[in-house]
Amino acid sequence: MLSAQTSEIRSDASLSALHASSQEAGWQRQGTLWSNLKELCDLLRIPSATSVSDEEFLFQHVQFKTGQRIHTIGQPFDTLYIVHSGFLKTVLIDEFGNEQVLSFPMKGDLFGVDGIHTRRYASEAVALSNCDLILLPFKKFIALGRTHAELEHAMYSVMSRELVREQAMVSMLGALSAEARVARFLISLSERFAEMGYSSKLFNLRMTRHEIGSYLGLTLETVSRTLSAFNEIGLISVDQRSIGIKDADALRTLRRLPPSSSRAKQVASKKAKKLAAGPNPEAPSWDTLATV
Amino acid sequence: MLSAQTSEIRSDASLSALHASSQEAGWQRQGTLWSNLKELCDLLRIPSATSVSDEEFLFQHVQFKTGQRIHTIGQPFDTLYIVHSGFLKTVLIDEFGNEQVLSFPMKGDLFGVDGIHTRRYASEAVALSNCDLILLPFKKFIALGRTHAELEHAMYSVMSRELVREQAMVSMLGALSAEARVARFLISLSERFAEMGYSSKLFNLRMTRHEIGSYLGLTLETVSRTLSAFNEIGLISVDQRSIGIKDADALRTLRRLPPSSSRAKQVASKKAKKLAAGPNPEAPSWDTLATV
DNA sequence: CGGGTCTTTGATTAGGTTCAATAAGAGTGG
DNA sequence: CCACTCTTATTGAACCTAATCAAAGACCCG
Repeated sequence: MLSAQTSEIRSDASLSALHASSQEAGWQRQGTLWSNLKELCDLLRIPSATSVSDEEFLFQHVQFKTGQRIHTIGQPFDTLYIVHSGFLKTVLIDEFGNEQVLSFPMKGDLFGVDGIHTRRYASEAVALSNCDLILLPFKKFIALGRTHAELEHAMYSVMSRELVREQAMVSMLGALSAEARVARFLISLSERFAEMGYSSKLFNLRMTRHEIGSYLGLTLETVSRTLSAFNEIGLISVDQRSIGIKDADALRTLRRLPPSSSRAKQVASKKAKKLAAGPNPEAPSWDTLATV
Repeated sequence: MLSAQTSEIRSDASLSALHASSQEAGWQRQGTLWSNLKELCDLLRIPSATSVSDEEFLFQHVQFKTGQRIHTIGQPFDTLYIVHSGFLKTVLIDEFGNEQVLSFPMKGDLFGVDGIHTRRYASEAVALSNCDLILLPFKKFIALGRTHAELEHAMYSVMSRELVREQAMVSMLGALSAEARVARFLISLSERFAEMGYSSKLFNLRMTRHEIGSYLGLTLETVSRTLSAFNEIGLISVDQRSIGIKDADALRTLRRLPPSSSRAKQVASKKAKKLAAGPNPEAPSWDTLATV
């Protein structure tokens, strides 16, 4: 009586590098090529149903190498993607070919959802590192939701979460200064890394300054300058792509950097071989209050 | 066998002004207090299922007066709302009490979706005019989706549409100039009004300059100035809340206003009692190209 | 090692905010 | 009906943040 779902397991036509061979007796083949429903729920951070008779629903993995495109704008939609490992970006391309970065999906994130409505992907997804993705064919998912209510509810939840995330993004772009945006970006990266079990204090950026700038609505120069400024006042350490978080709380509550004059003073005093150890006693005050 | 759903019709505890009296024999009572499934689908612009044995699922309407709050941030979530008539805004409140406008729901729009994930509303919805809303209790909806597959799919579609809309918003905030944002805002309003059967050329804004500015990531002064500038060069006519669209195409493709010097020239020539009827033949050229 | 991409930093400019003052409506109550 | 108030809108002037233009250094990969 469960045949409807199992027959749904078939490889996605538009994808390359698939060994479409086994769908009978689908156990874990060659490493982590398949995941069951429980693994999938864990990954998405949603309560995995106890009543699920798993092991019969298996989800195929696909690997992408750095720079490869997972899907492009306008391509017919039929599958959702869940990141098992690796880092990606999703982008919109405007009428002049300029990229607008929308998100940086990483472990546990779902993407491709924007294709549901028009049945074509509205954005483009690109691997920023080698990636291992889990395929979730939309039709299969729909059928699955029919028999597993929790899963269906979970999907609403995940989409709702995405929506809230976008709202926060809009709010940030609409109201925060360049420094505050970069600070929050670093904090959110730090927290994501922590969730994934990596260090929240020291990590490597997987994206360029240009991509960060696009994501935050800033130019790459402003991003670079802001990181340098954070470095100078000791909030972080920067060396190219590697970031060390020194003062997470300050970053978390930062609204605006001290006026350029005082920052210039700090710089000057630093260049003057840090004479007398501390001519700026107001250092930790400006970050929480500040303009509006 | 359908009792599960019909019993779900009960008034929402947190709402005022409900005549919770009739749920047996639920026909259209006192005006438009109830809608059936087909009306609901039409409103949401999704294909209404042919197979739906409607008339047994009725959805309650509620009226709100200008200024009333539909739900607040943190309030327990249990129902989605569909706008039947009227205008609203949804806002986020930041840590200092500043409003950030997220959307202006109007006829056919769904809101409240952001509450699904955390089971509490993440935003606040306020009526900008007298409104007639259709209640869609989330539990009832879930149950309904279980028997009507198309409806379930439709909800994914609507949520996906919202997500795409938010993406476009992020993209706009990240990349466009103040003039371009205001122009697109006017165009999108114009198109929405057209869809609703109103004039796309002449309409009244339901929101303040402040709310528009918040929505677009601008100050109210910039919005006001930009509208004045559009008025001066003949793209629109403005008088307080009333807007007349004069050149929709120019608005649609506008990226940046002509340099202030040339605009000043136009203004000057206009102030000079429009001598010789047309000293600015370059009018429709600058809007499509321009910076980046 | 060389070409390409990415990053940093400086100088300059301009778009948009901020502060401020005035005007125009919309209610409200005498 | 008009004075009074409160909110909303318009406009000006000064300032400032972030973009733009430019150049040099760092890194990567074939």
